[in-house]
Amino acid sequence: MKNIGIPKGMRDFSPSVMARRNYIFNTIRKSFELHGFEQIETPAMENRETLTGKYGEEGDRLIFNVMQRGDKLIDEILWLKELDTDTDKLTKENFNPAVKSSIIENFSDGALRYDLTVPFARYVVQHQNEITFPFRRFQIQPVWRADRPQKGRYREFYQCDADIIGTDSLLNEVELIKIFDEVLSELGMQDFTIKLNNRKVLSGIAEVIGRPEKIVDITVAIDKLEKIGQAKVEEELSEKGLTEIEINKIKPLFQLKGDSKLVISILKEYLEGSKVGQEGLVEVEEILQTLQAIPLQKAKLEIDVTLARGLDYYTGAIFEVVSNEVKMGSICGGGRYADLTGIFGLKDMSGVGISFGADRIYDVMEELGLFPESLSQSTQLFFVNFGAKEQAYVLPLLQQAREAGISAELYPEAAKMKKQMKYANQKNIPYVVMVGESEMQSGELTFKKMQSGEQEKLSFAEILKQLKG
RNA sequence: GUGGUUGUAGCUCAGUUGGUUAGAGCGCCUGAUUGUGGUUCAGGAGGUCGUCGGUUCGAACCCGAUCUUCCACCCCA
Repeated sequence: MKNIGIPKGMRDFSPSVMARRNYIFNTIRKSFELHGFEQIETPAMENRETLTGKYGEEGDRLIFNVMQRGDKLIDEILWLKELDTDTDKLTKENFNPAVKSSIIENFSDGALRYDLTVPFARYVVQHQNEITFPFRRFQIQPVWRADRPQKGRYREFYQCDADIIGTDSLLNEVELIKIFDEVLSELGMQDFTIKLNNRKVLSGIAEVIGRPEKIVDITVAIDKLEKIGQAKVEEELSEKGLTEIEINKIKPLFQLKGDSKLVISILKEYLEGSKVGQEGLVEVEEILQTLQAIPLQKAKLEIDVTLARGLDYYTGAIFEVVSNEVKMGSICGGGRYADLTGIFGLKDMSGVGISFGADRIYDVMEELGLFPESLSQSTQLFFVNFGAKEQAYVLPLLQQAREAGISAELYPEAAKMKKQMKYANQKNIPYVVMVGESEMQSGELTFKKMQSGEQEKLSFAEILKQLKG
């Protein structure tokens, strides 16, 4: 075999895996549709400028850029030569970082989709005249990130997004939380937590500490509390330039655990001096209160001020879902963005959305053995091919079976019986029909049940009746 | 991007301090069985030991580079 392969972090999906993946996609799609969301798709590739600068510094680094094609690329290479005449002396060490970024900028004009939210914002701006707002859209497509692969992390993976744009009603947050619960419960997960936070609360915390500009550093650091412990978090905060007095002001947050009402009452006091912080708290409270009317199935809901996901464009609620049964990063995320379309030229368009990470959900379900057994079945009825005459006799029957909604196939050549039976066996086909000379004469076909091995002579009408019943 | 790890038949893996012709199980193909799969028996095919380079009389084994796998960090679904 030749040394062939596929790019790092990307995968083939064989039929048995696809059956399971589709089970997940179908469950999610069904729930989205049930809640009135309409599907759209956007291209795999966007203009590079559409994506850059939307996901923070780290995000920009992980975007797959697409090179220019043909003469345009040649032009850029010639341009580089002018910029650095002494190309022979170039080494990795003395390479000017500014040149590196302008190479990316000039050599690539496109980029692969990094998530579904930013392309959606672009879509909304571009199609604003055709859209009736508030717009509920869902989108199930792959995204690409140039990250190093590891457990639950791929370079190509599917996101399943549902967003509502054009209203700032908190009812949407409530509905989206409900969808998290509905879908994951339906998929058989028994123990998972929906974590809820609010960007305004985080802003408030940074304000109370007196370092509003350090909001990202502060939240990223306290996000690691459970993982690395309080001492290490304090160390990191100090490294990021916070004074001891400021760190001491953060300390009360380390104790924030447990009952939502308790957490909120502590935060109310803590955020007393911050108007934004109070606003955020009111939002959190309202969401919780509205949710009381709609009980959740399997999900646990938790206020988590250390939740710091997607800070770059989220302005209100922030969501994240983790499984408590399997050690895996977050399996879902989401949040509210008050002004994502603003950067594309459409103001005052608040949106909120969620995203299911289908590949991580798959890994979790696989580890927990949650996939139903029956998913892998393909063909129901198999016709053995005995030759030209028999084939002509069977063809209308094959058609009849399919019309009756029974998936059926006829072996494409008159191969040895043993080979055909083996094929049916390996494809896990439960029923086989044999039509040879004697069957054609009598009209009584040989019908074999593969699982038990028993077989009987039946008319085709009777066979269909059995399969449908 | 940082650190570690892995690579031998289609798959899962053995392989002695570096020494003849690199093995096993499963799978695959053929036959026992010209109208019967899944069981059994007999036989067979299949490997540039990830790739390139180096050390050596001699390399699957030692060294270097590179690609790939998996894992952790960063970050994230």
